[in-house]
Amino acid sequence: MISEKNQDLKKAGLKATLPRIRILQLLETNKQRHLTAEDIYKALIDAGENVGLATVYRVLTQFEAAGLVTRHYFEGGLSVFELDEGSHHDHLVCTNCGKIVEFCDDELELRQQQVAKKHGFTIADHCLYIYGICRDCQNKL
Amino acid sequence: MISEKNQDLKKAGLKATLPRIRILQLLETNKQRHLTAEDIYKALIDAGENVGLATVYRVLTQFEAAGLVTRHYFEGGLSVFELDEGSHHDHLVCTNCGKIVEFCDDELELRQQQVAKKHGFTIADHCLYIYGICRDCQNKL
DNA sequence: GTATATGCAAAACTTTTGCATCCTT
DNA sequence: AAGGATGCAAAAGTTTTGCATATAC
Repeated sequence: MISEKNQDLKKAGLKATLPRIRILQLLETNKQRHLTAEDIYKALIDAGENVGLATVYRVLTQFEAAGLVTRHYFEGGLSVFELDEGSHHDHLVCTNCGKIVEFCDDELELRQQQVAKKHGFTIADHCLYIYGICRDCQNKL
Repeated sequence: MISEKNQDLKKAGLKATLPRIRILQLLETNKQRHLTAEDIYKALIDAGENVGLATVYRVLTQFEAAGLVTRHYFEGGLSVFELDEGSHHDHLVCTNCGKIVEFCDDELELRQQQVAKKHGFTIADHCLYIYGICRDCQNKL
């Protein structure tokens, strides 16, 4: 299983070092797909790995540059990292419980292209975060 | 002119103090509508005001709570503040020159409501940032 | 063996907080 | 006069950087 990650990393032009393999594994297997650098660092420490927070940031930055990972800047100035599995999507964020729902809507994508075109922009990227209260929290509150 | 701002501030339940008036003036008159706390602080210092950066943050936070100002978390983890003049809008950001174009598109707004509803969310807020290259930069590059 | 990556500690940034003093009402 | 607001300095939180050591190829 580690040899698979080796391949993934090498394809991305990165040496297959232990911290990189562990971080990649964690991102792939963790239930919560959106993690802060601190989350990842703590999880690795808890798992008995000897890793530095600085390395986590360095690795995540490299992963982002290599397109393996997407970095989001959520409200509150917090960054979360998410494995990029090729399929673009946007996010619904529950401001009460923190739940994140991913979705992708072709109509929204298309309309954004039209808006950008109208203003003379070539879209490189976009992010849409919809903040609200999820069903569960609505019932609880 | 200062007395007008007094009214605005009092309406918002805030005492009309000098730093608040100056910051409000700056947000209203500055060409660039999106400013960081640091930008505002520097502009006030340059204008000869004796103000602390902490006060700028405090005032902006109060303005945000009072609905006078909107805070955005852009890529890079940087916060920018913008006068809230009541009309919701989204942003096109040029990743080359930093230009920001505001727009509002009813179709996008409507579609977001539909998507949120489908997932059981009640929308409190949303932000859509489209990152790309503006017309001017496309011609230059 | 060589170059790159790592861990640790220290630094750089942004934002917040404590506290004595000042200003608005 | 009284309470809230301010400036300064120090603290807190996140992310980056320097450097000697360890690791992958």
